Amino acid sequence: MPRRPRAARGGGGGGGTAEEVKMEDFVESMLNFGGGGGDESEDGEQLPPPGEATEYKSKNLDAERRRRSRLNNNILALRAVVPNITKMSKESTLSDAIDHIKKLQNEVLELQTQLADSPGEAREKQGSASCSESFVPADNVHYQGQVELIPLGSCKYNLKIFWTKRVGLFTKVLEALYSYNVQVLSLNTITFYGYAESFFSIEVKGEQDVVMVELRNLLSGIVEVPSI
Amino acid sequence: MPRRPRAARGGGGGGGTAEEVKMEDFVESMLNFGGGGGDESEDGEQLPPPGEATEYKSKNLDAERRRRSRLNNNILALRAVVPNITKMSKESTLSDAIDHIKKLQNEVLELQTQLADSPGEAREKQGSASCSESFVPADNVHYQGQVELIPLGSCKYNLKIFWTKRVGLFTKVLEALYSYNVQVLSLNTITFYGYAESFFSIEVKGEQDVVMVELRNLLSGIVEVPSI
DNA sequence: ACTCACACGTGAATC
DNA sequence: TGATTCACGTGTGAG
Repeated sequence: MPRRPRAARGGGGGGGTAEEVKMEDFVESMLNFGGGGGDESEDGEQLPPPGEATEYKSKNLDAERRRRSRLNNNILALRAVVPNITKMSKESTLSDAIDHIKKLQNEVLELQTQLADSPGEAREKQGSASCSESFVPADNVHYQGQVELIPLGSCKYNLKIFWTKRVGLFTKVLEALYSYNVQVLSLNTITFYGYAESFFSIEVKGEQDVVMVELRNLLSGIVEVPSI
Repeated sequence: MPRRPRAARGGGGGGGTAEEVKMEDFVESMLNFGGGGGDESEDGEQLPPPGEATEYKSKNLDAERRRRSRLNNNILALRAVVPNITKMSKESTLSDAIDHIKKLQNEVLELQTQLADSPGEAREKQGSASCSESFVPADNVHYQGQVELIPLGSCKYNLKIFWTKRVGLFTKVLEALYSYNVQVLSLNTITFYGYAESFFSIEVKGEQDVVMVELRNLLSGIVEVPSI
């Protein structure tokens, strides 16, 4: 939850939406500047009407706002990729990110040494992405059974999903499940090469079979290979 | 390089330094200017005369300074652990850190998959099978897709077997595979409750599809539920 | 000149 | 209560 109930500024990532008129008006009203329609009020010179002064203006107000928004957005994104966040704070986010990076680097090192000690074929320990890319499925491969829904009795099912690994895919599957009020009792995922197999044990309360078929089709659409 | 030639405060957060008193006085002298920014105006004395207002209010001035220092220090540390920094900027530092974390995670995943393909060991992992016998399948449950054979191209297949756990079953499956000259490249088995799902990555040299169908039927006969 | 990035002090909100 | 975090607007250098 955002600590400040502030008007959500444009930081929506890629979109170049530049609309912050409301905030501008608010600031203007605070500076006894009751401009009704316009919000431009951006000139390089003071225009003090005779009488009271106190014309505060800044050249780079918008730029600074954008900068803050970008930086904040990056911190948010950083918090997204770090698994264990101790506190919802900028400082903790950075600390956790540092720890996570160190841990990942250690893990990579350890896996590399383990892989080097493996008494197998030496050609596969390239340590690069090349070996897995040589294993992409052929064009004519027919994927039967990418998504399977096996009833186990009462309202419980086994849901098996076989997919090619892509970023963000797993999140989409989870969102689809939650949108159907599916409770995940247990989950196992195994991966090898570029593929992954997930094995859910789910429970749905009071749903008919037709709804489950619908869910199955939705999942199939999510995990299907995008147009070879 | 520090952009600001400021007097080095106790940035590390820990120890209290005596310089804070001077800084307080300095801040007092700056008070009626609103904006912080300029600090090179070294006038020296402050000493507000009693007639003037100059209510020097600084509730959490040094606390905020410490917070900024800590946060900045964290960004610096983050920049230290990320190898390739594109620009010396906070925003770029965060972006590069995010990219680096993603890259490291992908690398870990890939190394793990490579490590999982170590030949020789094919051991069965047993989960906590004792949790619930209350989860036995009902009588009328129809098991579709107990055994699946998914071609991956050339002579490689994915073999998925879903079964109810029984003693000796896994050995029978392995024997069947070996009798068909099937090489097991990788194997994962996950278990939960009374069920198990095995996921073979196999390679068969020079076999036609009809033989594979035969093998599939054999496996289905092995793992099928034995006639209640 | 002008843009960008930064640090600063402060009010407000949350714990 | 106060301690802590955050967003804000502004001043100021570097490129």
